Amino acid sequence: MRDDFRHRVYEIVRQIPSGKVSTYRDVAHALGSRAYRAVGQALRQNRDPRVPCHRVVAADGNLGGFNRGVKEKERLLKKEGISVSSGKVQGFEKVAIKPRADY
DNA sequence: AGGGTGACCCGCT
DNA sequence: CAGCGGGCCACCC
Repeated sequence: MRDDFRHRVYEIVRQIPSGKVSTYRDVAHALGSRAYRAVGQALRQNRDPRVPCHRVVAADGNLGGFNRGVKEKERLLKKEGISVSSGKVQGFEKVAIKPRADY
């Protein structure tokens, strides 16, 4: 267990299965925090390929951002069976999950 | 020690 | 439906 906020974010995000997504808000909430923005920063600084940061989107279904470019993020999501149109996840409420705090 | 920044969010016009 | 404003919190000068 890392005390680092960043590491906790990674632990959570790592639990998101392929074909599903989560939001910055939910991840923060799973940590018992409201640091939505800090979550984004943590993911931005992440370099570990094990962390599927592309599966984290904004609360309204908007893609948000991505280090390697939103375009790439969109491609990865589509590759996992998630429909993306006009920079937004279609029917995102159905593929979105609420991650649980890590013990 | 203080202030600015951001892969955000929500409510009100 | 689009835009604006205020709020949130960790991280970096």
